[in-house]
Amino acid sequence: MLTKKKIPQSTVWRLSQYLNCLSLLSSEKCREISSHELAERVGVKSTQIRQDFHYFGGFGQPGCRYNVGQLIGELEAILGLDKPQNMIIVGAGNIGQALAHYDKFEPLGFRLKGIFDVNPRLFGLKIRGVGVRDVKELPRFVKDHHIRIGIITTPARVAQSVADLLVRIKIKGIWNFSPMNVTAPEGVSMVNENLSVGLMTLSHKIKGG
Amino acid sequence: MLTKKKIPQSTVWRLSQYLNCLSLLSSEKCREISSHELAERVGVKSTQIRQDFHYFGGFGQPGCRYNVGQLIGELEAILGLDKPQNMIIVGAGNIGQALAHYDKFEPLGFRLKGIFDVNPRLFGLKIRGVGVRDVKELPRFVKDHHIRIGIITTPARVAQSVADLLVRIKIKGIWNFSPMNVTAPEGVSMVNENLSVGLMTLSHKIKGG
DNA sequence: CTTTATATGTTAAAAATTTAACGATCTTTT
DNA sequence: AAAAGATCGTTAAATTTTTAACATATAAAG
Repeated sequence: MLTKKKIPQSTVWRLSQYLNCLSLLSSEKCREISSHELAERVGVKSTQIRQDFHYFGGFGQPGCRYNVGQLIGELEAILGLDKPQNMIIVGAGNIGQALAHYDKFEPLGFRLKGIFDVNPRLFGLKIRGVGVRDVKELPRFVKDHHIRIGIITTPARVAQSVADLLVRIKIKGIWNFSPMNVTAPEGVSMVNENLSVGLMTLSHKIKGG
Repeated sequence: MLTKKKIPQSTVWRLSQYLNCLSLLSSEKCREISSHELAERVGVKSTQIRQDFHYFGGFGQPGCRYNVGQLIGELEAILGLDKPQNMIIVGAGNIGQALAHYDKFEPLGFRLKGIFDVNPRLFGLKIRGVGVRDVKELPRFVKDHHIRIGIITTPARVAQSVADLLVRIKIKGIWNFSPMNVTAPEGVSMVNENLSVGLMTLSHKIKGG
């Protein structure tokens, strides 16, 4: 049952796609789904799905289609969505504010607890009930509110130093939206989300065909 | 010299990382760089870089390090950034407005020409000189202004129909930020940028290590 | 009750991607 | 001028990931 077989990054990525699709199906009162149907909806091959699930021992039994509710539960557990996680946003600029407004994270168990900036003009601004605070208060706030995830939406030049600060105060994961590739030491998870990359990828695709 | 060897998606993704890094180096007056130095900065192996470049015949010669300026030019050409491309944003909500404010696309040659929404209250709002218009004007606007790229930042339920509209009016590429996976027919390039996926990936990483 | 159709788990093959090894070329040093 | 060191391009090996094949189990039909 040990799942320490090293899961491909692409599999993790697809699992969240499956979960996305399954949540939608569930809201439409769909109770069961086959690997073929799910594959078609997500745009992958059915064998890919069964193989992805196989990394975790599989979630069904031969002959029977998957139970949608169970599948959602399993995927949520794998992705760490079964328990709520507290987040903060560092940088209350446009991207930071947009992410604070975004209401699709909350249903997944991600709770935004605070927003931080250096600009005093923004202090006190509230977004969906969450206030913007002085970044000086950040270390204390993280400790007091059991913050696990930090979202960096600052200018590139300070992104790494913000990350270093977050690491020092024992944050568990960093989601970086600044255009600078940020690194974190072993033990702190890191996802760099350079927005320009998506646009460049699209541009290349347009050229190619 | 034909480069139709099928370039891995991961290679394209890395190329934009390289370009990002090289642009920074160039602004620091760095003229030459070895595959080892670049690899270290981007966080990949040097053989990976040489192999990536090899898909296009290579951009240097044995014994000499790469010329930063030339490399930037080559990568820009591959990624289709050598000629400006006009874009529109459909959906003037939080994500749409944040992307409109974002100033890192312009230097790459992506020019935002218009923002569209269905909410009359937003009509006339200007972001960095670009106005919000009625979505009814969209087809005409796209034709008149040679728009090649459409960015979808609408609610999920209308995302596919917006994409269908964009396809009908002969847009070349679609960058979708709605949480719904959108599809486009052969001939129209598509990049789905589901924001939740990044967060779920991070959550899984935190669990794992 | 048996047969047929459907559907998953599992194993193996195939394909794709990454990494390593090595030869060729240029620069620098002696 | 020759030798040593560094560096890229290219080819081959290793690894990873995807796809296919098949055995097994359930449900439905005859």
